[in-house]
Amino acid sequence: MGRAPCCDKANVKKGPWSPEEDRQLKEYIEKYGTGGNWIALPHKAGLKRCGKSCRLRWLNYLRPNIKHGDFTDTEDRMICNLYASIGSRWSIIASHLPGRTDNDIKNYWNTKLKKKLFGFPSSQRKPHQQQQQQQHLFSSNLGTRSVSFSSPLSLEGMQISHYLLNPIATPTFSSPLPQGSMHQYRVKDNSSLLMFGSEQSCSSSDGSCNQISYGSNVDYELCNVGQQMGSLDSFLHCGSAEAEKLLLAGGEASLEYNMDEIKPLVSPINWYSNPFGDDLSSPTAKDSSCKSQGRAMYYY
DNA sequence: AAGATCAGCAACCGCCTCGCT
DNA sequence: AAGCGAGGCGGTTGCTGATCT
Repeated sequence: MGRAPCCDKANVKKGPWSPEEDRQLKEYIEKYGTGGNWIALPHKAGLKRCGKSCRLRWLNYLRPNIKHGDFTDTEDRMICNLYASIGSRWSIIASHLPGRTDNDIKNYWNTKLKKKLFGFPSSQRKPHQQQQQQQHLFSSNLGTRSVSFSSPLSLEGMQISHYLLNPIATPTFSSPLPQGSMHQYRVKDNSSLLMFGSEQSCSSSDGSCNQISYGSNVDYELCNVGQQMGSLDSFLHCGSAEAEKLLLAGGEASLEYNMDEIKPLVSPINWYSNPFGDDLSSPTAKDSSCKSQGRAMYYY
């Protein structure tokens, strides 16, 4: 037996919103607020819409200070950096871009930014041609033992190419998650950069969790471990400011990595167990009250 | 000029999480 | 502890205007 629908679908209007509906919704919310109950709102506002539809319309279009279109280079960069670090967590990405909605960013990424980054010319019209080109990109990369990647996006470029190089379906897990997603890269000088994406809601009373906050209860850690692959203790935990800097860093780097080494690290099996052998599924003593949540962050 | 194809984007769908009972 | 309902999120769909042939 499936879940009961959130509204009576037969008596609910679907499709594009009319200016009149927009006006009604806007007026109601400005006057009374959402009341913390979107399901009841359309009825109160005299709208024949699903509560979820009202919520979406308000958040993505009607709410004040929404920006549409014309993403700036800075915004492009932020999106790329964040996508590289946390994947398609559009709501978190949107929280870093004032006035932008998750839907807008998602659409922008899917329609423009992805092509811009990976060099698919927008003039390419025929889908089968695009597909062929993309497949060629995958196979040529996968068939090469060592890959050079040069991008003005440096860190994030390295990671994004990583997604491309790993043609494995997105894993999703339901809570409780095995904690921690490891990203390890070998950069040109043979040092290793390790990025440890761990979504944690942490209530350490001493505030000892070295975390960057993304949204209300989602946090990430970025750690650069240099060449030393040791235990978790060897992590050089970045403070929020440094980590943020690292995350949002631009700069230039030509990166080179050995696919044989990287592939196992990015395969779904190894995302869940870390290369240091530490049991990340159980909280460390330090972060004894941390818990994992959310979805995996790898694509392709 | 007209039909075919494509790109962009608004909106929907269904799953997951969380809070309440 | 279990069940339920609402909110939130990411993936996908489908419409529309633009561009191509």
